Amino acid sequence: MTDLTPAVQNFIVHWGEMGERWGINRTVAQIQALLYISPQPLNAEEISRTLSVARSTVSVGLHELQYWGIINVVHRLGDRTDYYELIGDVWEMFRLIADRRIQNELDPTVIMLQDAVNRLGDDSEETHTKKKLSELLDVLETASNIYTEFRKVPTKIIARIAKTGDIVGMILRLAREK
Amino acid sequence: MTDLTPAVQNFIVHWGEMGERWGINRTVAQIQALLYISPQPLNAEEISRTLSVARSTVSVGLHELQYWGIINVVHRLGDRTDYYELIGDVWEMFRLIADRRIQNELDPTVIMLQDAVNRLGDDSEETHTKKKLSELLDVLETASNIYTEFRKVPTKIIARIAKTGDIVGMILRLAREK
DNA sequence: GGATGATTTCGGTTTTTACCGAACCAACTG
DNA sequence: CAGTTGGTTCGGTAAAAACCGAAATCATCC
Repeated sequence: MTDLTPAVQNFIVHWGEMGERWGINRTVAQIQALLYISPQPLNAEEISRTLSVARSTVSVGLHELQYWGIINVVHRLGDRTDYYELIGDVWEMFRLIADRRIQNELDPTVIMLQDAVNRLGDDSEETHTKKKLSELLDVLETASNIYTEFRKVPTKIIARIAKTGDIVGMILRLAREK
Repeated sequence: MTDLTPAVQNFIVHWGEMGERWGINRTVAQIQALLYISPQPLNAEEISRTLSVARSTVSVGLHELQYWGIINVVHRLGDRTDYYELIGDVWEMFRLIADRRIQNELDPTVIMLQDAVNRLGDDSEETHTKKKLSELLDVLETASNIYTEFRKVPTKIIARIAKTGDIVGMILRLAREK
């Protein structure tokens, strides 16, 4: 860590802390930050030394990042160690992370709610429960749909609109049309 | 917990587990779920008994929910016990949670990045760092803007569009216009 | 078919987080 | 004003998560 500039150190530490708050392992987030800021791909050994964490920890951390699909393994001629680099498009990176989180932490809830709503009868005892769970299900499904729709739009276009476009106006206009 | 129907028990347990994955204390998430599903407001004692957690734990959990702004305290005539209920609009609830998370877990990062980019010079040593941090900052600021814009649109309209509207088409149309 | 070097697995330890319950505080009651 | 009830704070403990390092596995090279 000491062979990094103060700005980079600060960035990595901060990113790790923020990752933690989002339920992401601090070390994993730090590895991600390091790979992001690094001008060239790094191998596990270099990461281990730079962040002062055990190589085994780096190993599992890299697997986590690979699971998210946000790192590539690259090789050098005549060198069989694995070098890792973060995928180039930052927007795409966040989308891949979001994909996984939705898949792991939203979809199961939707399924559970669908299941519950299907099972529940209409007797007075359960009718309130059914109503509330249906409402929640509806919100989550709708949110999921919005994400899926957005997912289809190329990141470049989203970024461009966000900078120049009047999103509120657009939405209200659309709402009136329908 | 045993005086709840199996469907409700299942819902609360599941919600607690999912909350955990999003970095939310399991018990806090369970309290939230219980208040959501309950037909009437509950007091700390009732929550404590129902979920089999200590009253002190319920106390801090309720403060957490209050911090998010998603519960109301209500009183009954001639009863100084505090009763708690979740705010009525589910969309609004998620928005309030999102607001807090952005404020606590995104804004500080944006500030840190702005700060870093401002400090960094243009010497060859730091130019790469500056470029990468700028890029990240740009993405986060843009994402933040998108959220802020959406935040202005009433939830009812968003929900309606999501169900009936062709969001992708709309966005692409807008992209062409600009 | 070893030997070498890279990577992964796993048991034990450390660190962090969550939780309990007793003590404390505040407001009301008789 | 002593007793009761509701609510909070906080120190100690229990549970969970992260981490290390040694041993095992894997892959490649000679």
